[in-house]
Amino acid sequence: MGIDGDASNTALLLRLGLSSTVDSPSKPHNYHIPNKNPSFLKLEATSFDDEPSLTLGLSGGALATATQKTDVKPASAASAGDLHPQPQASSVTVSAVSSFSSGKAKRERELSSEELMEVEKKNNSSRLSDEDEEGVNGRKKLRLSKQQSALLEESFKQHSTLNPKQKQALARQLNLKPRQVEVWFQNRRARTKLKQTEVDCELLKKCCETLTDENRRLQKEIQELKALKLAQPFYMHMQAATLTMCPSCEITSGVADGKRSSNNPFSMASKTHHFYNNNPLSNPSAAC
DNA sequence: AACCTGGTGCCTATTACATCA
DNA sequence: TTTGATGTAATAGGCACCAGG
Repeated sequence: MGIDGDASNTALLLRLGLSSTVDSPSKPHNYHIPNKNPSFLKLEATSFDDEPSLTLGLSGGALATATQKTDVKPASAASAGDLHPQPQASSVTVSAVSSFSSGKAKRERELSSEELMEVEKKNNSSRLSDEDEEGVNGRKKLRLSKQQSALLEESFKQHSTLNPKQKQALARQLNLKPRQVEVWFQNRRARTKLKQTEVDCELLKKCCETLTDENRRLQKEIQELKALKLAQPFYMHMQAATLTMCPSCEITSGVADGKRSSNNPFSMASKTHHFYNNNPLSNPSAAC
């Protein structure tokens, strides 16, 4: 039957499962993704001839919107060197850092004694001059020079994470603190991830549109086939005992004789359902 | 062996500064 | 000159993993 080819589509189930997880802004929680596999978004889009399946897992996904708030933070001062800008945020406060909170303790430990000495040495002179009356409580921000950015980018291309030795070496090379290198890499990874998320979202939107169109088309086709079926009285003569009806799509098929031939008018439906039975996820009806 | 604790690295979310249109 | 948008360095807090006790 010429309808056979199309018939396989009549029972095509288009499932678009979009499961996204959005962090609550009030209480962020973390999904720890193993460092070895930083990809967090999985996209599966099989061919439309096959069983389409889209799985989207979004971690966080919140595009940070910055709200300006005054925040009393440890003092920082920066010496804006052109080639090697070197903010003094940590160096200024390091000696005053206490271990009352785990966060502070954490930050404290992140500045190894080596770093401290290095930073202390580098910034001793500029510290006092920068620490003027209004700069004491402000958080100055480092702007990396082009050379620094380029080198960091280059390094990031080679490996998106750094081991301590690489970090130290890079920091020395860039005349930055290891912590700054580390932060740069963290932010860089985050940016990469965000970009990828945006790309994937766009892709999913397109997939969604395509699937919606396809679904609409198939629904229409089903309606047409149903109308066709009603118009053919031949079907009415089939033995009731040899017919089974799919409860979900109401397509009747003869299955009792086990001799389903291609010229059996119902073979279309049963064949189609059989095909999709290969994937239980695609078929909501257990009877199919 | 199971548990606890401290250290470490990475992540996400957010803040805040610098720059630009 | 001001201002809102944007980019990004820096911070905070949490989780997983590991080593040592």
